[in-house]
Amino acid sequence: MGKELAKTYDPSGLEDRLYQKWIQKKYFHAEVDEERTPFTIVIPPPNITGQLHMGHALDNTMQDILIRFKRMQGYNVLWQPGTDHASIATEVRITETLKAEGVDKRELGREKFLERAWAWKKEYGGRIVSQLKKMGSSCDWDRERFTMDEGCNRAVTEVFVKMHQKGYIYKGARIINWCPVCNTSISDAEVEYQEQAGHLWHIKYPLMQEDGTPSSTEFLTFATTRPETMLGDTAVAIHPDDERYKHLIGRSVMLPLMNRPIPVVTDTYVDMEFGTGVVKITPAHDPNDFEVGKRHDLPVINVMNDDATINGNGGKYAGMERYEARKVIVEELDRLGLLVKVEDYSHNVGTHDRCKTTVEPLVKEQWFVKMEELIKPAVEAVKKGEIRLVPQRLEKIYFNWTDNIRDWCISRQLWWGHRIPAYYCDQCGEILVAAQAPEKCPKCGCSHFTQDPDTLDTWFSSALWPFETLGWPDRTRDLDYFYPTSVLVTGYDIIFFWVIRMIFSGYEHMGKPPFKTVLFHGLIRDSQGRKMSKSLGNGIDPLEIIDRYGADALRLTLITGNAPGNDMRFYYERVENSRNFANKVWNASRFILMNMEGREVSRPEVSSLEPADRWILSKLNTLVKEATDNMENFELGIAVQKVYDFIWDEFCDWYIEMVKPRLYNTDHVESQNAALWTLRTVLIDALKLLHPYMPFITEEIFCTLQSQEESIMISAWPRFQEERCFPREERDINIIKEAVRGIRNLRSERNVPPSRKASVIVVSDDTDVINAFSEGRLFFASLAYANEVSLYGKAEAGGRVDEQSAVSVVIPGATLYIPFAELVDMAQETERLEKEKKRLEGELARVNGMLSNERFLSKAPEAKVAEEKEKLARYTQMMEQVELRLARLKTQ
RNA sequence: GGAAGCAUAGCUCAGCUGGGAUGAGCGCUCGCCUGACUAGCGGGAGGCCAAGGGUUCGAGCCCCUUUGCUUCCACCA
Repeated sequence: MGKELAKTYDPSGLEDRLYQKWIQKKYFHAEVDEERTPFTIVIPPPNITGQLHMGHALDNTMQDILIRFKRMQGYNVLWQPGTDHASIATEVRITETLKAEGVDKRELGREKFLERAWAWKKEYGGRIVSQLKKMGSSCDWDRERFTMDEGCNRAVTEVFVKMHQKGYIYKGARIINWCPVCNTSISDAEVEYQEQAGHLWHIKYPLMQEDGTPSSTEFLTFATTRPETMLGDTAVAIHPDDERYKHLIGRSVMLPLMNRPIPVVTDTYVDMEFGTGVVKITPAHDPNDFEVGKRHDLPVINVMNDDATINGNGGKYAGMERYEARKVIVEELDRLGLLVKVEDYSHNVGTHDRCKTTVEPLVKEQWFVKMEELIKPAVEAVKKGEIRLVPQRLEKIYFNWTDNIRDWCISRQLWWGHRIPAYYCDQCGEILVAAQAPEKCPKCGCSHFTQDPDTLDTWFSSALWPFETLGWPDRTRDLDYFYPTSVLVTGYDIIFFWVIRMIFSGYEHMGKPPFKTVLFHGLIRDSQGRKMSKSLGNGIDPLEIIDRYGADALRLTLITGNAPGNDMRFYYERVENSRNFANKVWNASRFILMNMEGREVSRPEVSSLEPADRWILSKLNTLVKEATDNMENFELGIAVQKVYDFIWDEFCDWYIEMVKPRLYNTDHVESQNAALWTLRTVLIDALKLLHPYMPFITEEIFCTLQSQEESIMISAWPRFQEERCFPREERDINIIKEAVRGIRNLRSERNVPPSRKASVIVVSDDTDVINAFSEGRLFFASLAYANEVSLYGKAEAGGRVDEQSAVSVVIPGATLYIPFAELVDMAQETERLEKEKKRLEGELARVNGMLSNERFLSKAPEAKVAEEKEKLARYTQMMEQVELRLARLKTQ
C-alpha cells in the first residue's frame, strides 16, 4: 500500500518537491466561478529591496493558513501576490550602490538612474518572491503584480486626476517635514519622534525704542531649543491675557544678529506657564509658528537650504551646516550679552523613520491629499463594524489617528516612483493635471510643457492595492467577483501608513470597503525582547531556520504561544519543539503505515467499533468543531494548539498505545480491522486539520497513506458529525485513563520499571467503572504494565483482597490495588499516607465550608452544589481508607 | 501631555462570556532502549495568578487605586 518512510522526518528536499507539484497542478490558481463563494486575500506587497525576515514569515504564514483552510472548506480562494516598488527605500539603496561605484546620482541623471532602478528590480525583485515560496505560501503566482506595472500606473494616474478634479488633491505651500539627507519631503506618518538630550537656551531680544533704536535696558526673554532658527524670526509672541506683557502689545523687538525689527504679537497658542511665556516666531521652520504666522500675516523667511545649511537669508551665517550655525550663533549672542542661560533639556525630536536624520520642518510647495472628507467613511466603517479589526483594541489606535488626521503630503522629491501627472506650461506656468501631457495650454495656447519632477509617496499606490491588483481601473470580472477582499493580514505597525489609506481609498474609488476584516499581528522580537534590526545584528534569518528545521516547524512556531496582536519573542527551543512535533506526527504515521502493510482495511460496522475507537472518534469530532470555530474567529494559535494536543496526547500517547494489543493479536480480525480503520481515519482528519499550519509534512504523509488521493490541500475540511459523538465511551475511557494514571503513579513512586509486571485488582460497585473495565481490561493491562487484571465488587473483594499486603490508589468510583510484596517499602508508605491525609483534611475543610455557607447553597447553581456534595462524599470515603491503612500499617 | 498593552511555575508565554490553576513549551528532577518515535516514553518538584481595596455565595478574569515594564500618539517653544 504505502511506501516506506524514513525513521526521522527530514524536511529538506521534500518541501521544494511538494511545492513544485502544487505549482504544476495549479492548485494555487484562482478563476472566477460564479457558482462558488470567493475568499480573497491580497498580500501586503513586500518591498523589492526586501529580504525575507521574521515579520514576513509570520505575516505570510497567517495568510497561508487562512487561505488553505478556506480552500479546503470549498471556497474559491484567491491569494493575490505582488511586490512594492518601495520608492524611497529602493532609491536610497540604488543611490548607495552608485555612490560605492563613485557615481553621483545627479550627475547620472534621471533617465539613467531609472534604468538602473529597473535593472535592479529585475535582478532582485524576484528574490523576496522566491523566499515567500520557501514558506509554502499558496499565492496565485500567475497573478503576481507590481505596484509600478502598467495597470497599477494607470490606476495611480486615474486616482490622482480624479481626486484632483474633486478637489481632494491640491498643491500648496505649507510647512512639511523635510529630510535633508534623503532630500525629499516626507509625510507625518514617516516622522518618528525620538527623545533626545538637548538644551534650552534662554535668549533675550532688546525692545525697540520710539526713536527706532534697540533699548539697552528693556528686553524680552524667551527660551528655545533651536537658536539657529532665529535668523528667520519674524515676530515674538505673548499670550493676550498675560498681564506681565500687556504693556508691550503693539511694540517691536530688535532681532539681534540680523538687526531687523520684528513685532510683538499676541496669540493664544502661547502657554503662559511655560518658560517666560514668550515665544519667538519662525514661520518658515516650525509648524506652530507657521500657523501663528498665518494668523498674523507675518512674513515667512526661509533661512535654510534643502541640505539643512543656512541659505542667503541667513546673512553672514550662509553656508554653515545647521548645528554649526547653532553653535556660532549661541556664542555670538553670548558675546552680545543676550544669552541669559542654558539649561539641559530633554525633548522629542522628529527623525526620518528610514534614515533617522533629524527632519527639518520647511515651507515648500507640495502636493497634498485633503483628508477631512475622505476619512469619514473610513471612520464610519470601523465604528459600524463593517470592517472588523482583530484584535479589537486596535480600534482605539485607529481612531486616535483618524480623529487627528492632517492632510497627507504625497509628493516626493525622488525619481523612483509614480511621477505626478501634473504639467506646467512653460510660458505662463498654468498647472494642468491630466493622464497625458496636454497638447496646448488652454490659457496661453503655448504647446510646451514640463511635467512635475516629483513622484508620489509609495503608499499612494499601496492604498489602491486591493482593487488595482484585481484590474481596476478597468471594470473586470475579477474585480466584481473577488472584491471586496475577505481579510487583510498585517502588522499593527503599518496601520497608519497603509490600512487606513486602503480603507478610505476603497470607499472613495470602489464605493465599498477593501476588506471585511483586518487581522493584526505583532512584532517578532529576539529572545531578549528587542526588535530585530540590522544595526543590532540580532535578526534571525527565516531561511536559515527553514534549512535547519523545515518550513513547517517555523510556521508552527510563529503561530503558537502568543495572543493575537501581541509581540512575540523568538526562541530556537520553540522551533525545536515544533520540529519534534513534526517528527512525532511522522512517526505515528510511520507506525500506522507499518501496521497497515499488506492488509486490506475496510470500513467497519459501527457496532464493531470498540470503546477506544469510539472514544478517539468522539474526541476527534469535538476537536474538528472547536478547531474550526477557533479558525473562523481568527484564533489560529489556539486552534493549532488543540490539534497539537490531540495528536500528541490523545492520539499518540493514549489511543495508539491502547490499540497495540489488538494490532498484534491476529486472532481477532474484526477488532484489528476496526483499530486500523480508526487509526487511519483519525490520522487523516488530524492531518487535514493540521495542513494549513504544516502544509508540507501533512501532504507527504497524506499522499503516502493513500496513493489514490492527489493532494491534501484540495481535500475536504473535516466536518463535525453528530453520529460520531460517543459520550458514553468518552466517560468509560476517562475512567480507564484515570485508573492507568493511578497505577503508573503507584509504580513510579516506588521506582518500578515498566518491564516488571504486576497484577492489578479493581474493586468497585460503580456500574460505570465495572462497565469500563469489562470492556477495556485488555488495553488497561497493557497501559498499566499489568500481567493480570481482576475486577471485584466490594462485597466479594473482602475475602480476596488483602489490604494489608497491597498498595492502593483511589479513583472516582473505584479502588485499585497492587499486591505490594514486590513493590513497597513500609516507611515510605507510611510517610506517603500521612501526606495524603493532610491533603484530604484540607479538601474536606474547604468543601465543608462551602456546603455550610447558606448563601452558597441558595445562590449557586444546583449542579454546582451537587458537585460539591459528591466531592464531600468522595473525600470522606478516601479519608476513611487512608486512616484505615495507616492504622493497619502501624499495627504491623 | 494623552492612549494602549503587559505583570500567572526558574525562563518565555496560554488561560473564552467570573465557578476547584490535573495550564503549555523549555529548564530542573526521578525512572525507563515498554515491538512508531531518545527529536522518545512514564512519573515528579516548582504558582499567597504585581500590590491594595471593592462588587459577588464565589475573582487570575469585572470595577477603582497604586507600583513596575513596554509601546503608540502628540506642535509645548
